[in-house]
Amino acid sequence: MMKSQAFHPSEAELEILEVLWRIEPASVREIHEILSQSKQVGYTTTLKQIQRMLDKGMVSRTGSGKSHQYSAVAKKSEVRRTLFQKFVDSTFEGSAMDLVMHALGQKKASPEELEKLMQFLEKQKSKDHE
Amino acid sequence: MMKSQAFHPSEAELEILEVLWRIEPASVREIHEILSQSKQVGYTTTLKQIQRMLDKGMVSRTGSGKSHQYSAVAKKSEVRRTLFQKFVDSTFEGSAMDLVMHALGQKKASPEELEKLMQFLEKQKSKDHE
DNA sequence: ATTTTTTTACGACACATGTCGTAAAAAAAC
DNA sequence: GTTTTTTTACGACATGTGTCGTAAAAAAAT
Repeated sequence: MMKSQAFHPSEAELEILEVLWRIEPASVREIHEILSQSKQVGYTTTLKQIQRMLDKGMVSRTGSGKSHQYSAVAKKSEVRRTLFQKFVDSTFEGSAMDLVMHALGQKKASPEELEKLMQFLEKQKSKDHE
Repeated sequence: MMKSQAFHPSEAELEILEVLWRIEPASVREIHEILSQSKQVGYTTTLKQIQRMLDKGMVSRTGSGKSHQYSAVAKKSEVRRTLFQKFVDSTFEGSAMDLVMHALGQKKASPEELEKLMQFLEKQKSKDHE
């Protein structure tokens, strides 16, 4: 097996990335503080996770001051794009539209959201005419 | 660690489920034939994978005839629902709407698809008024 | 019935992931 | 400058996943 590289953050890695995208750059301590608010996990676990991410080139670090500061290498939008594609391919046979319909069918959107969506669609539609 | 159970088919498992949802019930051979059209994998690998899925209760089997026949236990829609939820939570912070916007922003839908979507939204909208 | 082919059952491996513990190193307190 | 606290670096382990090989069992051919 060997998935090459692309971008496969695991669950735990993604959680860490999410934190970084919020408070970047951050120390392991800071990241861990935030993580422990939503999950029970030891400090060294977080540390280890981050060190592995550093090895993989997922995060970068600088040694400024008292402790190392970490930052995410990839941007949130990029990662989302990759994960989205992967998900659509594996679970919705590559059809983003099916996914959209599924999403809309599941959670019923609020009138506001629907409105926003409609507007968005209108804009897209007109774009097609360029 | 221990994710309890819910429904976490792995990539390979999901591929097998997809096949089953198409030609269920099916023998290992049949499943493998189809899988090998899209990926390079040995027969015993597929077999092992299916046996593990049987252990986990993901598929059921009956011994009719020459070889065992397997069927998916969960329905496609259920699995999609679970995976969708998981994905929205982990990658879009739980916001299905963000996911939808992302999806629409990415791939520009064809006019037909947009039309279909608009209609769908209209229907939803009116439902809200009930 | 014996041989050949197919199907099953297992065991094994290499990695990835999540989780820590321990100990060394560095920084902060005193 | 010694003690305490924090941060790092590693090693280790359990489990899950993807991948096969081998051998036994079952079925099909001859």
